[in-house]
Amino acid sequence: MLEKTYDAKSVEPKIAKAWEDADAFKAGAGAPEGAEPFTIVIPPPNVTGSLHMGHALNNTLQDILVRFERMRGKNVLWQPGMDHAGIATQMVVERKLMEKQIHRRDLTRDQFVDKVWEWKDESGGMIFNQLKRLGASCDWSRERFTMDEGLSKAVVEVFVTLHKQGLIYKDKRLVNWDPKLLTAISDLEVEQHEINGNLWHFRYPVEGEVYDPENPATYITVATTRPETMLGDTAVAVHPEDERYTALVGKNVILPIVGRKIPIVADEYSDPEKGSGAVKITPAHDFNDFEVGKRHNLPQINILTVEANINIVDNDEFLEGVERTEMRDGVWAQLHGLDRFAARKLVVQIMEEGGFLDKIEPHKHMVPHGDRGGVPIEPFLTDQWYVNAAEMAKPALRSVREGRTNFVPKNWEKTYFDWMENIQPWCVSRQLWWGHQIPAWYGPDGQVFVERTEQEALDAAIQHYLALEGPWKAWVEEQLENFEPGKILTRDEDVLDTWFSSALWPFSTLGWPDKTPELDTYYQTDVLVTGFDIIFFWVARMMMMGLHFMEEEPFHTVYVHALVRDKNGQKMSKSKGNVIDPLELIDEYGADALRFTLAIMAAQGRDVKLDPARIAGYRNFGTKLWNATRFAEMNGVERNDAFWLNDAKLTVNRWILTELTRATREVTAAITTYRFNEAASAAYRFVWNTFCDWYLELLKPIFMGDDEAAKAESQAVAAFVLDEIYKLLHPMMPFMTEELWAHTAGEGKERSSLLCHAAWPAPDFEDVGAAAEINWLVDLVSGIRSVRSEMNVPPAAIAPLVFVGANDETLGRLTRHQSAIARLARVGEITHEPAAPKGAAQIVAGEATACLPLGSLIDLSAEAARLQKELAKTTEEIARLHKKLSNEKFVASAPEEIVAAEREKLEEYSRTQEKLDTALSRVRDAG
RNA sequence: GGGCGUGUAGCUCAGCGGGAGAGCACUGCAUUGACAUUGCAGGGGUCACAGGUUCAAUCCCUGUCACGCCCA
Repeated sequence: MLEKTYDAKSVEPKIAKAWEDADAFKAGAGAPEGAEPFTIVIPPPNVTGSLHMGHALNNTLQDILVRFERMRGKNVLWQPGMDHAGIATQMVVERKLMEKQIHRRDLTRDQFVDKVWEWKDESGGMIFNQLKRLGASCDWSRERFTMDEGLSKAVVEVFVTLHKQGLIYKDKRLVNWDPKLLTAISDLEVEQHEINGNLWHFRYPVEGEVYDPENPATYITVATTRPETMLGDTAVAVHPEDERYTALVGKNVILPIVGRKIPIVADEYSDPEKGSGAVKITPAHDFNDFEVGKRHNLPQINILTVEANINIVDNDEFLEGVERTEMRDGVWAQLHGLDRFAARKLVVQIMEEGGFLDKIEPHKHMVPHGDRGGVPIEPFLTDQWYVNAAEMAKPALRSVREGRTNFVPKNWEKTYFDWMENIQPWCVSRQLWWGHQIPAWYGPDGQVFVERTEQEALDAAIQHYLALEGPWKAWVEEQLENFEPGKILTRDEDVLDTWFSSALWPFSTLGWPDKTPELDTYYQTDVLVTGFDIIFFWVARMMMMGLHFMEEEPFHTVYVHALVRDKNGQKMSKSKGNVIDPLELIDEYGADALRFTLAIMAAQGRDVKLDPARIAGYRNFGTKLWNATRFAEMNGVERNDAFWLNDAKLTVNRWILTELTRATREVTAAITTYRFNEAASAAYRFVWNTFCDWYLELLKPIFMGDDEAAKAESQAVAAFVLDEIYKLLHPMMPFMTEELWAHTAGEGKERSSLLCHAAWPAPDFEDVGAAAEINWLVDLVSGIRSVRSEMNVPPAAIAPLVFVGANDETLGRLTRHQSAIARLARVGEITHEPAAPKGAAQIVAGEATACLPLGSLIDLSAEAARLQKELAKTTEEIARLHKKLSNEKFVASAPEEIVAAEREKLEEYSRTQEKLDTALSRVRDAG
């Protein structure tokens, strides 16, 4: 016998172990030979990550799909793994080392990387155990990590190939530089934060004029949010049509503090409305200025170190063309070495002292910050490796345009198109130690050799230098005489962006570049399930890489789900303190309740606002099913394979089988179209509102009666329906259903397979007549209950039920369901009379009227009022329908079925109106 | 400024051409055998606003207002 409540805490580990012992989720487990494959690759969580609500939602949805397809007999692979999260992981390990007062630079690179691996083995990947607690049915034996040997091999192969194809190249451009982490980061890792800053207005004296703050003709005022960058200014720009400045264009100004002579140029970038209308141009420290600089051929003067400290004293770029004076040297020495914010203060102070500060305006503006380091990023001029993303985006765009890959919901395609059409070169190098080191080696003259291995690079280098008449030929020859590794070539120190390896995930995890059976079977994968926030980071890049190297899209469908927010719609964040830990929810309500909640709330295109009260509600749903099983068990419900469903005789059984067919179709259709909320709702409604509320209640009189044949049939049908319910719910509530499946195997019997491998239901039983009959019964009982409740009839009071005007069909139904009606509506004897008894409450049920002679219990005026209200409603409906049907245009233009249906409704209401009329006059007569 | 989306019951949301639904919350009643993590019954909505298309609009179109997210 089952306990009264389901104990998730004890059942979940037990079931998890049963799955594990059976290798239930191994690729292809449970599938027949030659089954159609179904593949999902997990969006690899960070090795540093732990489970948050976003993961919980993401993986619940994937697991629903995967379990569903596995039950449908497909050859399923859900490929798990993690990415190495370059910056995040390096930061974690650096922080750990700092606790022991060790700085990364105190170690060699190899030593540090060893430390990272140590950390990974100890603390990395805890998210997998958390995913297992959620019930994720990944093939855990195939777990992959982006830094694995195999995946690293794929990375090298891709890098070298793309380089040879000219799609990867080295370039000197402005990058987003993180001065804290000392690495380039991608545009996508930059967050814009609104800052309350200032707009400083500086006066730059015009060359050849005697600077006089009182005379505007002697200077030009520029406004800037970053005063310290003025040290690297190489021009002042004004709008070509700005008449205030037309006369000045072509002249020079003398940059205060520095003394550099810089031109005033006309460029449309300058906005006459903003600030003074003149803008200082610092090509080496601002993305827009960089473009202006290119248009006007301006020098790029980098005045910062990699840490974003001022670097001017020994900086040749800075010093070029500048006359040194003792005073300037003194000021420069003060500024040199200051960090950018200290320098900002000092620059402003010096400008003010020199009379060059016009004014300071408070100014709100957006400042880019690194999402990992958290400090303002610095546009910085460096050499980096780039992927020609614009070129690789072309086929990726076509795939979506031509429908070979589809976004669900479709509107995300627009986001994808917008980004892909405006895609910038992808900077893939990072100045880190943890990651895939770029397979590029440099010769003594800086010549680069990109090859799969150092040996191949060396071979290429030797060939290169020996074929080339020049100074290095002899040097190389000499080196070869007494060869020492590393003497001729030095390897590029940088590593690749983590997303570079993640982009290969759909095929690298299957063994590529080797031709493996897995790759053959499981690529193209089926659907990628992800949040919209990584469409750029990941989806787009997987598309590019997959198409380029596999010549086939990595997946035919991208299902984009929403963000999980708190119940007030706030984004969950540590600083707001509104983070809900999914593991705590699992502890409290069980994994099934959490999963079911996420599924039923995952409507397309809508954020999930999670209120724990909802989870409690769906935990109750589980309890309901649990107790339905318990009830069945107490009444001898047991699977009977000898019983043929089509032989079911009782209407109630034929009805529930029909409803089961309908519900199954609904759930199946919903999952196959990614409408998870509809799948969950349909299952919920069927289990609770149909099976528990009505079917089991209707069986009670049968189980307590003495018709053994009816009992046996009902036991068999109930057992069958329960089995099908377990299957329908399994993708959403895997633990409880698996437990119930095992428990209900039958006395001393065992199921032939785990539920997770049981065949998904494909019923075809349908009996329209039975459905109509039970619907009539449900309406009748509900009607009687309503009246009783409205009339304040005590629940214990049992009245006889008198039918008036019933036809043969109704009489037959009454006979068949007498005991059920008696029980559910709490009535006594059921009779059929030619006339209604006096002083009865009356319920119009189709052609008949059901009367409850309640004697003194009935308040005749209340009953009259109740009937009057109902009559008014009916009359209103009739008026509406009548008006509609007498509209010629409606009859002429509306589809025939609609017109017919409206006519039908009108007749129905008219009949009801008649009955109510009669009932009302009876009550009045009685009074 | 550009793009996407959302305004439906007290709350959270389904529905998206043929006179409005769920869960939770609320109110009343019910406790001897499946389940109080329950049952029965009930109240509650000019479907943001204004135009338009249509025989018919919560649903389609246009505009307004409000809110959210993404990109400048």
